Amino acid sequence: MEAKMDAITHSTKKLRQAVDGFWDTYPPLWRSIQAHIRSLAEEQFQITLEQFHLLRHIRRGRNSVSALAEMRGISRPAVSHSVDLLVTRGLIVRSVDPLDRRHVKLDLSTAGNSLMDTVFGDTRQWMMEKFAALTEDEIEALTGSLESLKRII
Amino acid sequence: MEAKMDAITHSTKKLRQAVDGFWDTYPPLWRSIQAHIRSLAEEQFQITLEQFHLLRHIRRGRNSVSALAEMRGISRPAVSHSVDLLVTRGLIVRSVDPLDRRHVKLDLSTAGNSLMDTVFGDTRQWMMEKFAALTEDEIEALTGSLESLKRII
DNA sequence: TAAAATAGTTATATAAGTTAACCATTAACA
DNA sequence: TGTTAATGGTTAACTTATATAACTATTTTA
Repeated sequence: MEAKMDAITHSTKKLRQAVDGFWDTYPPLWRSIQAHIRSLAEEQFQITLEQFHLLRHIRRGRNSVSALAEMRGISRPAVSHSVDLLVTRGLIVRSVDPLDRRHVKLDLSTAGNSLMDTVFGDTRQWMMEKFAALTEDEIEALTGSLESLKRII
Repeated sequence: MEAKMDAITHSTKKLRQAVDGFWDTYPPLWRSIQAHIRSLAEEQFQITLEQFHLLRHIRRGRNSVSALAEMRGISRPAVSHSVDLLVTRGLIVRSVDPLDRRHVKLDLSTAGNSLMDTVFGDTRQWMMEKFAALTEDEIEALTGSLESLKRII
């Protein structure tokens, strides 16, 4: 009983450590990545960070308003509105699904694809340079940890 | 020379793997955390996610408009405006620094502190339950990876 | 002591988000 | 089979979050 208490306490402590470590690390890291993308996207292509994320999801196959709303955790009207802007700018195209005419399929235009190639390619390079400051072992451990996290999302 | 080429290629591949793993894992994880906080903060306290993050930073000692703008990666007027809302709601208090009267110090009120205790405490618990699905080893590896990442931010 | 830098706010405008109400289409079923 | 329910999306009206530019007040510096 006492041993079990200890085990629980021990584990709880480590869990708490991991969670606190998460809060110390990821938000600032994520912010710096977002800042990089934002400046790139705004300066070179005059799109906002939110628009970039929508394009990113569309490119990954979330090709409906509902799917995007789900992915971004926002309402469908919000997505619909942003999609309007992106269509106006010629970055995505809407097309009604002939099999189910309620569906509106969203796809990147040529311009949208090339924008994403540029922004995402540049960002990946930038991140790789950052991560290159880690040792080989640390990089492997990181990849492993990301795999574990992915499992529990 | 050839050996070096190999080493670089090898390392690049692993770096790319880590970066791609990051994009597969971190944004959805972060979104689910944000969704948790958002529903908690909005339902129980009628504050937005952005307001929660400002309170979080104030609690961690970023107690000026400039420091908050820097931390959140947004403009000072944007922070100033949000601070207005939070002051109106009685969650934070402004006070002019007598030693440098340009400075306006921001502090959580009693209400603000207790809100943060509730929201952050609940979120930490929720995250610990999620992380508890990992093995002991995975948790340690995660904590280690977070430490490495923190170093390179 | 005049000019420059710093901290913050106000004004004005746009983007992004909400809920509620709506239209069009498809699915369910009595 | 014809009405009802569910789904996918948009529109309307509103709020919050953000930006830049211009401003006040204060402190630093040359």
